[in-house]
Amino acid sequence: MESEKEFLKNYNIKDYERPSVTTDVAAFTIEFRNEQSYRRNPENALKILLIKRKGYPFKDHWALPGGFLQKGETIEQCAVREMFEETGVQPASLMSVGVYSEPDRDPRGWIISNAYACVISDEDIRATAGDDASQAVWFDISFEQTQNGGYVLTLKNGEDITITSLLEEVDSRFGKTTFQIKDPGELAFDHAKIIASALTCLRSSAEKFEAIFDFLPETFTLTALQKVQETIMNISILPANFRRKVSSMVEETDQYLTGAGHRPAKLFKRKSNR
Amino acid sequence: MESEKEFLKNYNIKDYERPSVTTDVAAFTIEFRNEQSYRRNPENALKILLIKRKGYPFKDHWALPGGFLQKGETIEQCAVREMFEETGVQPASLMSVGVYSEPDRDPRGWIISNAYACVISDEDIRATAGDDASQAVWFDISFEQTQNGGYVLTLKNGEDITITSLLEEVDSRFGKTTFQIKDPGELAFDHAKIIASALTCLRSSAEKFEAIFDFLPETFTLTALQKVQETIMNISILPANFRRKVSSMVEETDQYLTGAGHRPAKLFKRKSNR
DNA sequence: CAAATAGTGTCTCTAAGACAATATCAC
DNA sequence: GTGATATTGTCTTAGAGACACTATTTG
Repeated sequence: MESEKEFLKNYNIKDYERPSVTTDVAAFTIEFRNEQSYRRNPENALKILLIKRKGYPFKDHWALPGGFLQKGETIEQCAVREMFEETGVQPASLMSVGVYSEPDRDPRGWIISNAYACVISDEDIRATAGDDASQAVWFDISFEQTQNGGYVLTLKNGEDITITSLLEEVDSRFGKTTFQIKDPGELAFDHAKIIASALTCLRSSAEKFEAIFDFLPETFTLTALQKVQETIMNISILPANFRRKVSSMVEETDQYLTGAGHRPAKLFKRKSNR
Repeated sequence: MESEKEFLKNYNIKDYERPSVTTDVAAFTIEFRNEQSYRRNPENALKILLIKRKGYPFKDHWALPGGFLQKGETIEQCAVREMFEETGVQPASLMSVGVYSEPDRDPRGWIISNAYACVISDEDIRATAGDDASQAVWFDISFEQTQNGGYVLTLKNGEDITITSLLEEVDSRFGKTTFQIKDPGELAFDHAKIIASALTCLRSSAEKFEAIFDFLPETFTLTALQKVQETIMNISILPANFRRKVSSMVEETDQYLTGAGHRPAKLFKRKSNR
C-alpha cells in the first residue's frame, strides 16, 4: 500500500498538458475636469487604462494591462504586480470580473485569463503621472445600448485616438452580464468583452455604494461622492436623496473645502465598518 | 522586421512555467422531505454534493467534484464535464464563485482552481439516483455564525457522517465574501472555504430571486418556490408578501396540484424575459 | 448683491412587512 | 365538519424620488 508521501514523490504534475494563465486588469478612474467659467464645480469623466501593444500578436492594438501568472504568487498578486510593472499604477481593491478561457482566444496558444476590475483614485494617478517609462494611456469610456439591442463601447483619448467596439449581450445570469464581440475595433484579443463586463461589474457595485469611495481621497465632499456615482452609472441624482442614502456610510470631519467661490463644503470620510 | 506569422511560428509557449488549472463545483439542491403526519407539506433541506477521495492526497477526505481543464474546452465546459463524470449529474446554470490560487493550496504542486456553484433540480437528481457507479453523496448543509464572529460549516449525511469546519470572514468587498479556514475538518484541500463562498453567492443570488427557479421543475407551486427561498436564506417569509414580489416573475398555467388533502395549488411557470 | 454650490425640510408615492379573512380540497 | 394549505385584502411603516427652501462663500 502506497503512503501519501510516496504518492507525492511519484506524482509528476508535468505529465498533463497545462494552459498558460494570465490576468487582465481593467483599471478605472474618474477625472475631475476643471474647465468652464469661473466658479463652477468640475465635470467628471470615467476613464480606463490601456496599453499599446509593441509586439505581436495584436501589434499596435490597445490592450488591458496584465500578464502571466508566476510561480509562488496568487492571481490577485499577479494582477497587482503586472499592473504596476506596465503602468506604474498600484491598484488597491480588485474585483473579479470572470474567467476567459475560449481555446482560441489567443493566437499564441492555450492561454486563459482571469479578468479583474480595479479602482484608482485621483490621488494615485497624480503620484504616477511623472513616470515617462509608462506607455499607459487613460481613455474616456462610454458604453451604450443601440436601438437594435447591441452595445457600442467607445474609448477616446482627447481628439487623437478613438476606439469603437461593437458587442452583443449573451447572458445575464446571477447579476453578471457576459458579452459577445461583433467587432473588436482596435482592441486586442477579447479585451472588448472584458472591458464591457468589467464596466457592468463596476456599475452594479457603484449602485450598492461599494466601489465609489475608492475613487476619492481619504476625505471628500458629499457632492464629489455623488458625482462619482452619477458618472459611473450615467444617471443624475437629487442631492437631498443622495445625502440621505449615504449618511449612514460616512462620518463628518471638522474640515471644510474652502476657496471655491461659494459656500464651503464639509469634508467627510468613510465610516469604518459598524 | 518580423511579421506576425513569423512571430507566432517562433513563439514557444512551453518556454514559461505554467500552473495546472482545475475546476471545483459546489452543486446545491433542495430535498423535499415528506415526513410527519398525514397531510402536511414537506419540509425542505438544502444539500450539497461531495465525493469521497479514493486516492492521495487527502485520501478518504470529502471534496467537491471537479478536475483538470483539458485542451480545447472552456472552464465552464470543464466544470460541466467533470461534474457529470464524477457524479452523473448534469449541472444547468453555473455561477462563478472565485479563483483559488494560493501557491501551497494543493500538495501535488502548482494547481489553481476556478470555483463554481450550480443548482440541481429535484427532477435531475431522481434521474441519476440509480447510477451506482457514482461515489457522490448529498450532504445536508448548515452554515452559521458563532458568538465570537467565526463561522461553523456543518455537513451531515443522515446519522452516519458529520463534517464540521471552522472558518473566519476575511473580506467582503463588492458583495463577495471570502473566508479563511481555521479547521477544515474532514474536507479536502481548501474546499471548506470554497463551499462557504459558494453558499454566500447562492444566498445573495436567491435574495434577488435569481437562482430559486433552478431548484424546481418547469412548473411549480408558489409555496414550493417560497420554501426554496426560505431554505436557502434560512429565513421565513409571509406568503402574501412573497406572492406579491414574485408575481411579476411567474405566469399561471391552467394546471393544479391536487390530491394533497387540502386546497389544490395552482401551478406556475417562470415568465420568459420580458 | 449676484452667482454658484452646500445643505435641510417635507410631501408624495411605492414597496415591504404584518395580519386577518376567505377559499378549497381529502377525508 | 375538520384539518390543512391556498389565496386575497388591506393596514401600517420605511424608503425613494421630487421639489422648494435656507445657508454661506467670493467677487
